[in-house]
Amino acid sequence: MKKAVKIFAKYLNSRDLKLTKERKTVLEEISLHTGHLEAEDLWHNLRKKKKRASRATIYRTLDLLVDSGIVRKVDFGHGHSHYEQVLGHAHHEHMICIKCGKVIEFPDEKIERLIKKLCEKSGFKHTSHCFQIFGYCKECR
Amino acid sequence: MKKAVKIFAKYLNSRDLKLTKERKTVLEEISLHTGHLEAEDLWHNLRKKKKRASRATIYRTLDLLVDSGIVRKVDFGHGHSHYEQVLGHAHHEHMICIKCGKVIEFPDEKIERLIKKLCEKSGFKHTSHCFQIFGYCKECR
DNA sequence: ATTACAATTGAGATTGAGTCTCAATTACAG
DNA sequence: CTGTAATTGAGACTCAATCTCAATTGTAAT
Repeated sequence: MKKAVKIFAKYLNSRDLKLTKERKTVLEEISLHTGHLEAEDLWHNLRKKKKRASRATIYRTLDLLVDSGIVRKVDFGHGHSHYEQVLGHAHHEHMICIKCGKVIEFPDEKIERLIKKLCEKSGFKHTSHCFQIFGYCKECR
Repeated sequence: MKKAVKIFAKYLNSRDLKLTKERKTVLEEISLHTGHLEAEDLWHNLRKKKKRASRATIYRTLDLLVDSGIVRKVDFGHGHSHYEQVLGHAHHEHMICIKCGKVIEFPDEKIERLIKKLCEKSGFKHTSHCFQIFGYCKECR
Protein backbone atom coordinates (compact mmCIF):
# COMPACT_ATOMS: atom_id res chain seq x y z
CA MET A 1 0.00 0.00 0.00
CA LYS A 2 2.34 2.66 -1.36
CA LYS A 3 -0.59 5.04 -1.65
CA ALA A 4 -0.68 5.55 2.09
CA VAL A 5 2.96 6.66 2.18
CA LYS A 6 2.29 9.16 -0.59
CA ILE A 7 -0.71 10.60 1.20
CA PHE A 8 1.24 10.76 4.43
CA ALA A 9 4.16 12.50 2.73
CA LYS A 10 1.81 15.06 1.23
CA TYR A 11 0.12 15.64 4.55
CA LEU A 12 3.44 16.05 6.35
CA ASN A 13 4.77 18.36 3.70
CA SER A 14 1.71 20.59 3.92
CA ARG A 15 2.47 21.11 7.58
CA ASP A 16 6.23 21.48 7.26
CA LEU A 17 6.81 18.14 8.88
CA LYS A 18 9.31 15.58 7.75
CA LEU A 19 8.88 12.06 6.46
CA THR A 20 11.45 10.40 8.68
CA LYS A 21 12.41 6.76 8.51
CA GLU A 22 10.72 6.17 11.87
CA ARG A 23 7.42 7.54 10.57
CA LYS A 24 7.72 5.47 7.43
CA THR A 25 8.49 2.39 9.48
CA VAL A 26 5.43 2.86 11.67
CA LEU A 27 3.15 3.36 8.69
CA GLU A 28 4.61 0.33 6.92
CA GLU A 29 4.04 -1.85 9.95
CA ILE A 30 0.43 -0.73 10.22
CA SER A 31 -0.07 -1.40 6.52
CA LEU A 32 0.86 -5.03 7.06
CA HIS A 33 -2.09 -5.55 9.36
CA THR A 34 -5.59 -5.58 8.00
CA GLY A 35 -7.18 -5.67 11.43
CA HIS A 36 -6.89 -3.58 14.57
CA LEU A 37 -3.73 -3.14 16.55
CA GLU A 38 -2.50 -1.44 19.67
CA ALA A 39 0.40 0.96 20.08
CA GLU A 40 2.09 -1.67 22.21
CA ASP A 41 1.80 -4.27 19.42
CA LEU A 42 3.49 -1.87 17.08
CA TRP A 43 6.31 -1.32 19.51
CA HIS A 44 6.87 -5.06 19.94
CA ASN A 45 6.60 -5.88 16.25
CA LEU A 46 9.10 -3.22 15.28
CA ARG A 47 11.44 -4.23 18.06
CA LYS A 48 11.42 -7.84 16.81
CA LYS A 49 12.31 -6.65 13.34
CA LYS A 50 15.14 -4.48 14.67
CA LYS A 51 13.40 -1.51 13.13
CA ARG A 52 13.08 0.24 16.43
CA ALA A 53 11.03 3.30 17.14
CA SER A 54 10.45 4.59 20.63
CA ARG A 55 7.07 4.55 22.27
CA ALA A 56 7.01 8.34 22.12
CA THR A 57 7.57 8.30 18.38
CA ILE A 58 4.97 5.61 17.85
CA TYR A 59 2.33 7.57 19.73
CA ARG A 60 3.31 10.79 18.01
CA THR A 61 3.18 9.14 14.60
CA LEU A 62 -0.16 7.52 15.31
CA ASP A 63 -1.60 10.94 16.10
CA LEU A 64 -0.33 12.24 12.79
CA LEU A 65 -1.71 9.24 10.93
CA VAL A 66 -5.10 9.73 12.55
CA ASP A 67 -5.00 13.41 11.74
CA SER A 68 -4.15 12.74 8.12
CA GLY A 69 -7.06 10.32 7.79
CA ILE A 70 -4.92 7.27 7.05
CA VAL A 71 -5.63 5.55 10.34
CA ARG A 72 -8.58 5.50 12.70
CA LYS A 73 -8.41 5.35 16.48
CA VAL A 74 -11.03 3.10 18.03
CA ASP A 75 -11.95 2.35 21.59
CA PHE A 76 -12.97 -1.22 22.42
CA GLY A 77 -13.39 -0.44 26.09
CA HIS A 78 -10.13 -2.11 27.06
CA GLY A 79 -8.68 0.99 28.67
CA HIS A 80 -6.38 1.75 25.76
CA SER A 81 -6.76 2.69 22.13
CA HIS A 82 -6.72 0.49 19.08
CA TYR A 83 -5.86 1.64 15.60
CA GLU A 84 -6.95 0.47 12.18
CA GLN A 85 -6.27 1.42 8.58
CA VAL A 86 -8.91 3.44 6.81
CA LEU A 87 -7.46 3.21 3.29
CA GLY A 88 -8.67 0.23 1.34
CA HIS A 89 -11.14 -0.78 4.02
CA ALA A 90 -14.86 -0.15 3.75
CA HIS A 91 -16.20 2.20 6.38
CA HIS A 92 -17.56 0.23 9.27
CA GLU A 93 -18.29 0.20 12.97
CA HIS A 94 -17.73 -2.46 15.63
CA MET A 95 -19.58 -4.87 17.86
CA ILE A 96 -17.45 -6.11 20.73
CA CYS A 97 -18.19 -9.31 22.66
CA ILE A 98 -17.61 -8.59 26.33
CA LYS A 99 -16.98 -12.28 27.00
CA CYS A 100 -14.61 -13.55 24.32
CA GLY A 101 -13.44 -10.18 23.05
CA LYS A 102 -14.35 -10.89 19.45
CA VAL A 103 -14.79 -7.81 17.30
CA ILE A 104 -17.41 -7.89 14.56
CA GLU A 105 -17.41 -5.24 11.89
CA PHE A 106 -20.53 -3.98 10.20
CA PRO A 107 -21.10 -1.37 7.50
CA ASP A 108 -22.17 2.06 8.62
CA GLU A 109 -23.82 3.95 5.77
CA LYS A 110 -26.96 4.33 7.83
CA ILE A 111 -25.04 5.80 10.71
CA GLU A 112 -23.20 8.19 8.43
CA ARG A 113 -26.51 9.41 7.07
CA LEU A 114 -27.93 9.75 10.56
CA ILE A 115 -24.93 11.75 11.73
CA LYS A 116 -25.21 14.07 8.76
CA LYS A 117 -28.84 14.76 9.53
CA LEU A 118 -28.23 15.29 13.23
CA CYS A 119 -25.41 17.70 12.54
CA GLU A 120 -27.41 19.71 10.05
CA LYS A 121 -30.15 20.11 12.58
CA SER A 122 -27.91 21.60 15.25
CA GLY A 123 -25.33 23.39 13.15
CA PHE A 124 -22.59 21.04 14.30
CA LYS A 125 -19.53 20.36 12.14
CA HIS A 126 -18.70 16.65 12.36
CA THR A 127 -15.05 15.68 12.39
CA SER A 128 -15.20 12.19 13.86
CA HIS A 129 -17.44 9.90 15.81
CA CYS A 130 -17.42 6.67 17.69
CA PHE A 131 -20.02 3.98 17.63
CA GLN A 132 -19.61 0.67 19.33
CA ILE A 133 -22.06 -1.97 20.42
CA PHE A 134 -21.08 -4.05 23.44
CA GLY A 135 -22.69 -7.36 24.33
CA TYR A 136 -22.46 -11.08 23.73
CA CYS A 137 -21.74 -12.65 20.38
CA LYS A 138 -23.70 -15.58 18.93
CA GLU A 139 -21.31 -18.10 20.52
CA CYS A 140 -21.16 -16.54 23.97
CA ARG A 141 -24.71 -15.49 24.72
CA MET B 1 -35.20 10.43 43.58
CA LYS B 2 -35.94 7.77 46.17
CA LYS B 3 -36.74 5.30 43.42
CA ALA B 4 -33.09 4.96 42.53
CA VAL B 5 -32.16 3.93 46.07
CA LYS B 6 -34.86 1.28 46.04
CA ILE B 7 -33.69 -0.12 42.75
CA PHE B 8 -30.11 -0.09 43.95
CA ALA B 9 -31.05 -1.86 47.20
CA LYS B 10 -32.86 -4.53 45.27
CA TYR B 11 -29.96 -4.98 42.88
CA LEU B 12 -27.46 -5.23 45.72
CA ASN B 13 -29.63 -7.66 47.65
CA SER B 14 -29.99 -9.92 44.63
CA ARG B 15 -26.22 -10.24 44.55
CA ASP B 16 -25.67 -10.57 48.29
CA LEU B 17 -24.15 -7.13 48.45
CA LYS B 18 -24.85 -4.57 51.15
CA LEU B 19 -26.39 -1.13 50.98
CA THR B 20 -23.75 0.67 53.00
CA LYS B 21 -23.88 4.32 53.94
CA GLU B 22 -21.00 5.04 51.55
CA ARG B 23 -22.90 3.53 48.63
CA LYS B 24 -26.02 5.46 49.58
CA THR B 25 -24.01 8.66 49.85
CA VAL B 26 -22.52 8.24 46.38
CA LEU B 27 -25.90 7.55 44.83
CA GLU B 28 -27.46 10.54 46.58
CA GLU B 29 -24.74 12.84 45.36
CA ILE B 30 -25.20 11.65 41.80
CA SER B 31 -28.96 12.14 42.11
CA LEU B 32 -28.41 15.83 42.85
CA HIS B 33 -26.82 16.37 39.45
CA THR B 34 -28.88 16.24 36.32
CA GLY B 35 -25.88 16.47 34.03
CA HIS B 36 -22.64 14.55 33.67
CA LEU B 37 -20.04 14.26 36.33
CA GLU B 38 -16.64 12.74 36.89
CA ALA B 39 -15.49 10.41 39.65
CA GLU B 40 -13.18 13.19 40.79
CA ASP B 41 -16.10 15.64 41.09
CA LEU B 42 -17.91 13.17 43.28
CA TRP B 43 -14.91 12.80 45.53
CA HIS B 44 -14.55 16.57 45.93
CA ASN B 45 -18.24 17.22 46.45
CA LEU B 46 -18.52 14.55 49.13
CA ARG B 47 -15.35 15.76 50.80
CA LYS B 48 -16.74 19.30 51.01
CA LYS B 49 -19.87 17.97 52.65
CA LYS B 50 -17.87 15.93 55.13
CA LYS B 51 -19.60 12.83 53.81
CA ARG B 52 -16.36 11.26 52.81
CA ALA B 53 -15.95 8.18 50.69
CA SER B 54 -12.61 7.05 49.38
CA ARG B 55 -11.77 7.10 45.70
CA ALA B 56 -11.70 3.31 45.71
CA THR B 57 -15.23 3.17 47.07
CA ILE B 58 -16.47 5.78 44.62
CA TYR B 59 -15.10 3.86 41.67
CA ARG B 60 -16.41 0.58 43.04
CA THR B 61 -19.84 2.07 43.63
CA LEU B 62 -19.95 3.64 40.20
CA ASP B 63 -19.32 0.23 38.67
CA LEU B 64 -22.22 -1.18 40.65
CA LEU B 65 -24.48 1.69 39.66
CA VAL B 66 -23.62 1.21 36.02
CA ASP B 67 -24.20 -2.50 36.32
CA SER B 68 -27.60 -1.97 37.91
CA GLY B 69 -28.66 0.36 35.13
CA ILE B 70 -29.04 3.43 37.34
CA VAL B 71 -26.08 5.27 35.92
CA ARG B 72 -24.43 5.36 32.54
CA LYS B 73 -20.71 5.68 31.88
CA VAL B 74 -19.88 7.92 28.96
CA ASP B 75 -16.63 8.81 27.27
CA PHE B 76 -16.21 12.36 26.05
CA GLY B 77 -12.68 11.71 24.86
CA HIS B 78 -11.10 13.51 27.80
CA GLY B 79 -9.07 10.52 28.92
CA HIS B 80 -11.36 9.70 31.81
CA SER B 81 -14.95 8.60 32.25
CA HIS B 82 -18.02 10.68 32.92
CA TYR B 83 -21.20 9.41 34.51
CA GLU B 84 -24.82 10.41 34.18
CA GLN B 85 -28.13 9.33 35.62
CA VAL B 86 -30.34 7.17 33.47
CA LEU B 87 -33.46 7.26 35.63
CA GLY B 88 -35.74 10.17 34.88
CA HIS B 89 -33.72 11.25 31.88
CA ALA B 90 -34.76 10.58 28.32
CA HIS B 91 -32.40 8.28 26.45
CA HIS B 92 -29.97 10.33 24.46
CA GLU B 93 -26.52 10.46 22.94
CA HIS B 94 -23.88 13.19 22.84
CA MET B 95 -22.19 15.61 20.50
CA ILE B 96 -18.97 16.99 21.93
CA CYS B 97 -17.36 20.19 20.72
CA ILE B 98 -13.60 19.60 20.49
CA LYS B 99 -12.93 23.31 20.85
CA CYS B 100 -15.07 24.58 23.73
CA GLY B 101 -15.97 21.23 25.25
CA LYS B 102 -19.69 21.82 25.12
CA VAL B 103 -21.80 18.67 25.23
CA ILE B 104 -25.03 18.62 23.27
CA GLU B 105 -27.56 15.89 23.93
CA PHE B 106 -29.86 14.49 21.29
CA PRO B 107 -32.54 11.80 21.37
CA ASP B 108 -31.58 8.38 20.13
CA GLU B 109 -34.65 6.36 19.20
CA LYS B 110 -33.33 5.95 15.69
CA ILE B 111 -30.05 4.62 16.97
CA GLU B 112 -31.79 2.21 19.31
CA ARG B 113 -33.80 0.85 16.42
CA LEU B 114 -30.70 0.58 14.28
CA ILE B 115 -28.85 -1.30 17.00
CA LYS B 116 -31.72 -3.71 17.44
CA LYS B 117 -31.75 -4.52 13.73
CA LEU B 118 -28.00 -4.91 13.54
CA CYS B 119 -27.98 -7.26 16.50
CA GLU B 120 -30.78 -9.40 15.15
CA LYS B 121 -28.88 -9.80 11.92
CA SER B 122 -25.75 -11.16 13.57
CA GLY B 123 -27.20 -12.93 16.61
CA PHE B 124 -25.54 -10.46 18.96
CA LYS B 125 -27.02 -9.75 22.39
CA HIS B 126 -26.73 -6.00 23.05
CA THR B 127 -25.95 -4.91 26.60
CA SER B 128 -24.64 -1.40 26.03
CA HIS B 129 -23.28 0.87 23.38
CA CYS B 130 -21.55 4.15 22.92
CA PHE B 131 -22.24 6.74 20.33
CA GLN B 132 -20.59 10.12 20.29
CA ILE B 133 -20.14 12.71 17.59
CA PHE B 134 -17.05 14.89 17.84
CA GLY B 135 -16.62 18.17 15.99
CA TYR B 136 -17.27 21.89 16.26
CA CYS B 137 -20.45 23.40 17.66
CA LYS B 138 -22.38 26.20 16.00
CA GLU B 139 -20.38 28.84 17.89
CA CYS B 140 -16.92 27.37 17.34
CA ARG B 141 -16.94 26.22 13.73
C1' DA C 1 -29.48 -8.22 71.54
C1' DT C 2 -25.41 -10.85 70.52
C1' DT C 3 -22.77 -13.37 67.67
C1' DA C 4 -20.42 -14.71 63.52
C1' DC C 5 -18.74 -13.89 59.30
C1' DA C 6 -18.67 -12.40 54.74
C1' DA C 7 -18.81 -8.04 52.60
C1' DT C 8 -16.87 -3.45 52.77
C1' DT C 9 -13.93 0.35 53.49
C1' DG C 10 -9.83 3.47 53.10
C1' DA C 11 -4.99 4.98 52.90
C1' DG C 12 -1.70 4.52 50.18
C1' DA C 13 0.90 1.65 46.93
C1' DT C 14 0.64 0.17 42.30
C1' DT C 15 -0.43 -0.16 37.47
C1' DG C 16 -0.33 1.20 32.84
C1' DA C 17 -1.43 4.08 28.89
C1' DG C 18 0.06 8.00 27.25
C1' DT C 19 2.85 12.49 27.51
C1' DC C 20 6.79 15.32 28.35
C1' DT C 21 11.79 16.73 28.55
C1' DC C 22 15.89 17.91 26.42
C1' DA C 23 20.32 16.87 24.48
C1' DA C 24 21.75 14.63 20.38
C1' DT C 25 20.45 13.64 15.67
C1' DT C 26 18.35 14.14 11.10
C1' DA C 27 15.67 15.74 6.95
C1' DC C 28 15.66 18.86 3.52
C1' DA C 29 15.36 23.67 1.35
C1' DG C 30 18.45 26.71 -0.58
C1' DC D 1 27.10 21.22 1.43
C1' DT D 2 25.22 23.92 4.98
C1' DG D 3 22.07 25.81 8.20
C1' DT D 4 18.48 25.06 10.95
C1' DA D 5 14.10 23.72 12.42
C1' DA D 6 12.01 19.37 13.05
C1' DT D 7 12.65 14.89 15.15
C1' DT D 8 14.10 11.27 18.03
C1' DG D 9 14.64 8.36 22.27
C1' DA D 10 15.49 7.10 27.14
C1' DG D 11 13.48 7.63 30.89
C1' DA D 12 11.01 10.65 34.05
C1' DC D 13 6.45 11.93 34.75
C1' DT D 14 1.22 12.27 34.90
C1' DC D 15 -3.07 10.81 36.11
C1' DA D 16 -7.16 7.84 36.04
C1' DA D 17 -8.18 3.76 37.83
C1' DT D 18 -7.18 -0.57 40.41
C1' DC D 19 -5.29 -3.28 44.03
C1' DT D 20 -3.84 -4.56 48.90
C1' DC D 21 -4.96 -5.83 53.31
C1' DA D 22 -5.89 -4.80 58.06
C1' DA D 23 -9.67 -2.75 60.38
C1' DT D 24 -14.65 -2.06 60.22
C1' DT D 25 -19.55 -2.81 59.30
C1' DG D 26 -24.09 -4.80 57.69
C1' DT D 27 -27.04 -8.60 58.17
C1' DA D 28 -28.93 -13.19 58.97
C1' DA D 29 -29.20 -16.53 62.40
C1' DT D 30 -29.22 -17.63 67.08
